[in-house]
Amino acid sequence: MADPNQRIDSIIKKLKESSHKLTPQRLAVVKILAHSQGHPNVEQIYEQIKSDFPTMSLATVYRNVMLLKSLGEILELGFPDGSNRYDGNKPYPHPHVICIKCKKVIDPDLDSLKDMTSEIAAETGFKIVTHRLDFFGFCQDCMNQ
Amino acid sequence: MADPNQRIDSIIKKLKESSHKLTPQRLAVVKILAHSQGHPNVEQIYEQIKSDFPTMSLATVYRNVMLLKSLGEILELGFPDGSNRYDGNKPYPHPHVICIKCKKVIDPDLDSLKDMTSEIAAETGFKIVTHRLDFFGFCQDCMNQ
DNA sequence: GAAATAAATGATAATGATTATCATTTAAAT
DNA sequence: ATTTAAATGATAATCATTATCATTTATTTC
Ligand SMILES: [Mn+2]
Ligand SMILES: [Mn+2]
Ligand SMILES: [Zn+2]
Ligand SMILES: [Zn+2]
Repeated sequence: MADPNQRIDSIIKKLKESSHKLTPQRLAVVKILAHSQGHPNVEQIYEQIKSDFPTMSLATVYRNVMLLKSLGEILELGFPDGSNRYDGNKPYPHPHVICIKCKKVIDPDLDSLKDMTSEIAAETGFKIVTHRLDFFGFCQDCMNQ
Repeated sequence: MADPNQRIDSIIKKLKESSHKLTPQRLAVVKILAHSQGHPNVEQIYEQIKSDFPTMSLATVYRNVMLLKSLGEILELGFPDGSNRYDGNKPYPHPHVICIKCKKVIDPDLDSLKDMTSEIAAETGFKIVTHRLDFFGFCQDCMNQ
């Protein structure tokens, strides 16, 4: 993965460029997302921060996650059941593999994804802006049970 | 597309096999989904039925769509913003192309999709059950404006 | 460093699509 | 025609997210 400190610096730079204030609460959200491996949700970010930041409000986590998303610094993975997970390391579209049982979300390598977007554009006439590719199944841990 | 009448018959058969009653309301929902081209949502199904079935309840549409989904006869496309669209013709996973502006949803052909699932399974060790592939962009109609 | 100000926060209410509830109706079996 | 479990219609409950608003604070300016 990318170096968390590099990620943090680049996000802070983006925040300053867009003249947003750097509050302790905001920085805490940025740090957690930059260090995250498992695509956390808002509630998990909130719980992590609350332990050493007891006054933190859930609304503030929502607001900052929304802001980072609008700045293009994190990728939001919204699911039909209403749950949202966030990738603070790869803000661009990329495939995911999701365990139906334990809700683990991982980033696989997928070579054959290359020219799919242009193939779609050629066939449909759409100007493709983004895409979403999820595979759902059972991880090895959950199968060994 | 598949012949709507074939689709209707096959869904009715599935309903009888699973000993579900065939009410006029249920049949109306089935017919609309079997004839649908544009991946309608619950509200659109409801509106279509209400015109010649004024007592129809929105809850009944939700219940029947849920039932057809659980029987594997329709595909639900849930989106992060909470909206759901339904494909009554191709109940199995397949890619979609969605216009960000007019919300059109179409079924493209995509040859290069073939062995992606097995590639993912080999790399991650997951047992893949299903997948979801969406492309987002602007359709030609919306670009010519 | 103090003052000024626009932005951010915390607490909580509002939202809105979906789901649950329950009394009434009805499809289908006998 | 009778019976009964399932389905319906109307409406309340749910719950993650968003909006509101009074208070606090990061940053700029002097
Ligand atoms: Mn990811
Ligand atoms: Mn489709
Ligand atoms: Zn698992
Ligand atoms: Zn369009």
